[in-house]
Amino acid sequence: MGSGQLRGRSGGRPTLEEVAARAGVGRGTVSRVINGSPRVSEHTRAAVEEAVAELGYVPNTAARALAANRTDSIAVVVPEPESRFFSEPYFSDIIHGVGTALADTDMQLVLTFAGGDRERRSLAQYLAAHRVDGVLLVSVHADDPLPDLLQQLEIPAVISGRRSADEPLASVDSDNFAGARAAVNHLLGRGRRAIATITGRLDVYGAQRRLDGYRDALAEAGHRVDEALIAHGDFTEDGGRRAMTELLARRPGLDAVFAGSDVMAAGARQVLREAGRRIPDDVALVGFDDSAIARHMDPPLTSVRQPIAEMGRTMTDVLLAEIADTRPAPARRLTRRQIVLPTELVCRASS
Amino acid sequence: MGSGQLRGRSGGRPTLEEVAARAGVGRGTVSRVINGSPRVSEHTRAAVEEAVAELGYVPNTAARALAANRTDSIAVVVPEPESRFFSEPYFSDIIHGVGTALADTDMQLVLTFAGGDRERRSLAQYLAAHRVDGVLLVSVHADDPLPDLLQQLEIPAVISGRRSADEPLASVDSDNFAGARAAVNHLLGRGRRAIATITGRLDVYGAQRRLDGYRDALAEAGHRVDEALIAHGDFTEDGGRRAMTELLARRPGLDAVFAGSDVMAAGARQVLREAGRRIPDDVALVGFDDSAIARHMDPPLTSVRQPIAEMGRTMTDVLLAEIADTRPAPARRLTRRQIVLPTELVCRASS
DNA sequence: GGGTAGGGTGGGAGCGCTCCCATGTGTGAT
DNA sequence: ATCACACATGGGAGCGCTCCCACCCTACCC
Repeated sequence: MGSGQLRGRSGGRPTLEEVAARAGVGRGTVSRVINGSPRVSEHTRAAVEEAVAELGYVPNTAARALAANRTDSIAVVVPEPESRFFSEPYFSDIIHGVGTALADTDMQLVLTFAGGDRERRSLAQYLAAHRVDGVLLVSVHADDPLPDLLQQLEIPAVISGRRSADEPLASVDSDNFAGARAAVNHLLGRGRRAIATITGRLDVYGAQRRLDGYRDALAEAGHRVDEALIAHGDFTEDGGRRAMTELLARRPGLDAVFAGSDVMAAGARQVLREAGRRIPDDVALVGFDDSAIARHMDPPLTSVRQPIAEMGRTMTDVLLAEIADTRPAPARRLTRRQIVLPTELVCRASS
Repeated sequence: MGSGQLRGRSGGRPTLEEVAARAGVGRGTVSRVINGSPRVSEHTRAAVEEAVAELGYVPNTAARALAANRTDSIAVVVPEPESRFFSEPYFSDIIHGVGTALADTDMQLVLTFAGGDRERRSLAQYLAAHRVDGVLLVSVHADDPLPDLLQQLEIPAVISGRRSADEPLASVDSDNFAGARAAVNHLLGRGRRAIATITGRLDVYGAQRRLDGYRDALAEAGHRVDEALIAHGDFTEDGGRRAMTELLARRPGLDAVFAGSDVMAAGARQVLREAGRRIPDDVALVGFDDSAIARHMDPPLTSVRQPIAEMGRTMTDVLLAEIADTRPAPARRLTRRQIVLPTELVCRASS
């Protein structure tokens, strides 16, 4: 009786109500079973689960989101400046890690882009509408307004790579400092003495830390740091070429280069080769990221590996914990909010 | 009066109702303005827009999704078999293209993974719940049940790379056949005569088409196709190595290799080098994809470029059109459902 | 002048779910 | 036997929006 109005616009899919009718229980009880509440008798639970199976019931997420005021999804914000980000494996690896961590939950991953002005504006709208429960910020610049917006909106967020030493947001970073130190120590160990470096954009904290590590390793070994051996790139291949050209002009006698990324190392290699320097005989070369480029370069490039997929996974875990904290819960703050993952030097023929 | 109950659980954000009150109009009118309906007078529209601006109103998507039975988001399904997919630039480029196409709309992009069994099951649930308005299927194998599931659920879907010559689903593919022909013709033009090929997994239609193109070009040039010059890889570097080893054993006199992907070409190059063959002097090498690897290989690899980002963009456009078709609309089927985009040979030092 | 379109508008009736309070129903303590 | 309390359960009251029907008013026509 009265089943005429039960089938609504949802395309004929069964509703909670119908499951309840079939199982001979009330709506509330079905809801409890669906959400795994312990306050349901074993017997009733079985009956409901059977009805769910028979009807092929799948909860309507929109209705749930509306009633419970949560979305069960998180966003990954992709900065995408000049699509540089996409050309690097960084992106896919992070996403891969995030996907792995999310596989254990029923959270969904929404990809949002914050490239141009228009995209940033619509992203702000999107966040203001609270269309996601949390946000993963990848590769954010020091002066990006997004983190502040998120804090203001009280949306849980985790950032990859801190913006400064005292990052207020929860963050997951790799140990850029130690990685750079390892690279330089490795070069020193091979008897290199005039070790140059090509930095990334220094408004990226990680790039700064790699430079710090470079300096620290030299200082520790009792070397004076020659500022003319430091050139600034911007993470691009072309930037690597320009920086290498500068370095060669300033210090023709250099015998090693530590580049702040593999891509820049690739650019440097071209310039070195054109200048007739053999690698590693005349100049040893070390990169950072251990990307596919490093393995396929000629000669294969020694590089500092970052556990990027693991960073994605860890970021997600931290974010999920933050989201759980937001909701009424007994214990709080079980996760560290600042995590630094180790890097590792992968030695190949270029050094 | 009665404003006590107006602010609900939504975190204090203004609702349609409040905008209506402020603008001195009814709910329906605000809804019309928000959704750009033409049946609103200019004067009223202005008043509503002012109220929206003053209150900083942003529609609640969950409520809209529930009432209108649509989600304003599409899913990209990532097969992710042994994470091979992620190691290739294919993934990022497709996503990039999709993002570009979506930037003009207010649709969101949800990334879903269909790697393991468990993921596939939860994906099926996800789709059954109609949590997205449409689906982009990337790199699907011939026997994947997903496309059928989607048709059964009547969810609009577009596939990248057909599964067979008569793909029932809407699809966007690159011209693998012509690309392979161009590669082989190029090698023939350089005077190569014993041209081998390393195929990808032949249950991927594109791989089959590349092999077809190889055969066709040779036949057209009046060459008999020597089956011993055909070896099968699986798109991996290791597969490329194994296939190259086989080829060298069977036909030591070969003077060119057309590999079905850059990654396999990289594997082949290693084997060739270990066997003492110089590239391109002894053996010319051509790959497929024109990925970053191709540019950085030594020597730089000649490769067939696919417009991958454009494929992503086109797929999205087709999908959006399909979704629009689903909804009550005047004209139907304005877009072609089977699109093939041209490939292009990029010549470098390896041939 | 009355009749009739039709554009513009208000608001009721849901969409399918969660939250929470009220109502049983059984158990153990008194 | 009586009371209390915990546990299990049903269902009302929303969540904020869209859809759609009814209504009003202003032309415009005969």
